[in-house]
Amino acid sequence: MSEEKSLNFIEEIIEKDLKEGKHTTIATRFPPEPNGYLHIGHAKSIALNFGLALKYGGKTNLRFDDTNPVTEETEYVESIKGDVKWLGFNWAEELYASDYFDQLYHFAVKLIQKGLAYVDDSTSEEIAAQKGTPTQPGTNSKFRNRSIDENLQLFSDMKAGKYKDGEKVLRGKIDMAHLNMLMRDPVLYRIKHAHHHRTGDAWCIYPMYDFAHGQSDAIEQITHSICTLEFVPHRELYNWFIEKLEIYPSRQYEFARLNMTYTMMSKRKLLQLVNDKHVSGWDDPRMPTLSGVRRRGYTPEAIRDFCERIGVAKRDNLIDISLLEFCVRDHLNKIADRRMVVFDPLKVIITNYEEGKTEELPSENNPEAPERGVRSMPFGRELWIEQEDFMEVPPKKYFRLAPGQMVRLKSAYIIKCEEVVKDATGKVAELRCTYVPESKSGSDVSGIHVKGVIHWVNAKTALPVEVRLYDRLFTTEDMGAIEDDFTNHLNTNSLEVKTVFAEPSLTTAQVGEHFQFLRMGYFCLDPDSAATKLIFNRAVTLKDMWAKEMKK
RNA sequence: UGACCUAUGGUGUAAUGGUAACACAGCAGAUUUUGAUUCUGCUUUUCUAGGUUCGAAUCCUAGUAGGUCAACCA
Repeated sequence: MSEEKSLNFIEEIIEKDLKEGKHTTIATRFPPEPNGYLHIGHAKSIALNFGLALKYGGKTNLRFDDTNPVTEETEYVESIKGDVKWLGFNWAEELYASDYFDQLYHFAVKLIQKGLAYVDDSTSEEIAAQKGTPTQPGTNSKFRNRSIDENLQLFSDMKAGKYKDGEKVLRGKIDMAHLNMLMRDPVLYRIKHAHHHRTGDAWCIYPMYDFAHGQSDAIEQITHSICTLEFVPHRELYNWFIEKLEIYPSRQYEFARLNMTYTMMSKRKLLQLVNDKHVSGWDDPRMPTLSGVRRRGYTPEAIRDFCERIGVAKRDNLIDISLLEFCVRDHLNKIADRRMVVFDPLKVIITNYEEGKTEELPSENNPEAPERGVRSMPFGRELWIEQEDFMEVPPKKYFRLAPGQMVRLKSAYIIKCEEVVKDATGKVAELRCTYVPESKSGSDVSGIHVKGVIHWVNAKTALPVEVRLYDRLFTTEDMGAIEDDFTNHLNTNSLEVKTVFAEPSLTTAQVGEHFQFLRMGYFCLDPDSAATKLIFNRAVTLKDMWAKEMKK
């Protein structure tokens, strides 16, 4: 018997609908506007919509909400499709709201014929003034009582291009005193003489979101139209169109969108980061975009796991980014091969190791996945170790190298620090050590037990590579709560670039391949790499209890 | 001074009128040829006040707090 996982509120609704026979199968949709790149917040929506269809045997459409030609571009369409696929989901149909422009136009005509829509010559300022405020009712437009025939003619003229941008709009005729401001004669169509990425110059009037979204859902017979909380007040309008147009009754349900600590999800602001060159592009590894986290080395499995763990509910949330990092580590720990890379090198000479001699020592690729086998590491008389792994005056419980102390070189030998060589300034320049020949990994008969194990690379064969170490992009935990310009909160130290020394097996690394650099973190080969210069992005550090201990 | 949505440990999410639980974070310990992983234990929770009920995190009322709504954006 497997433990039954509790349902989120949308799953409860669906199971009820299925049980009561309201639906025999479900249809959902993921409806991005192609005006920016997808981010981790969209991943929550994608995982929800596609996950539901998968769980209940339904289907999910990918539908681009492309009703505003001014901001939308094909580049975004392509990136969105790539990101959804990368996350591991397959859509039933690739659709566009612009596919429905003809039907939408006829829906509008139907509304006019029913006396439920009118053409308004008011300016946008006048319309805004007519809206009233949340606490004060609006006022009727003086064009509100035009005849059906006149409205039909005017709307047709709008479509025919007889008017300039902004000269006229089509408005729903509902109730200017309605408590829900969206019901105060909403704009349905506006004039935009703009080139559309799909329909070209065929149209000069474009439907507003409210007049396109629900109707698109109805056309596709979407059973459960899932969106975020800010659309709650739109539901009333959504249902009004369904009722008046007598179309398929899709139902809208709203959940709380994802907010994450030290992260900003606004597409507009992310675009600004790109345009103002605060980051290298939409796929900068510091960006919360899916292309960014992919390049950084996060995996789709980790992101799906994250989406599963954060749950789905209706209350505002601020997820600790450490949960995402936990998911990334958890997956990478299982799949990433281990490699040794020294970041801040300190020379070690093994005085009793024969000069000119080298050995090839096997080292396991992944202790979590023995089937990954081993790779070979060259070992010689001169090595690099991490500066951090030596202290001349060690504190209590320091397991690493210190004068007279021993450590294990991972997959190699136990060494003992015999002498500390300093440069003219008194800085430690080199360690002279001896090794214990009988302590070789796999055939250790030395009987010596050491607590510390450190990574190393053979100096002669060390491969210089670049690593890019990322920190959070913002220094403020709750970026949703700030009042000033968000760029004031940018972390000026979010990127550190270093040249480091890697074991030679990394030469064959492939772009996008994940590694754990022992004790240093998880890394991923960046597409900027060339055969002569490998670049690794740090996806996330390893948990480091010792560093935490030292901070106390 | 309107309407709507929401309120459970530090952060999330469960408990569907019947013993408040799980994960992350934090703390302590065990194991470890990564101070990683793994394992064990611990700290911390129902916004307030009334009401209904044998029994309320759950239902009702009021209050309080947070969020949303006044784009020819989505």
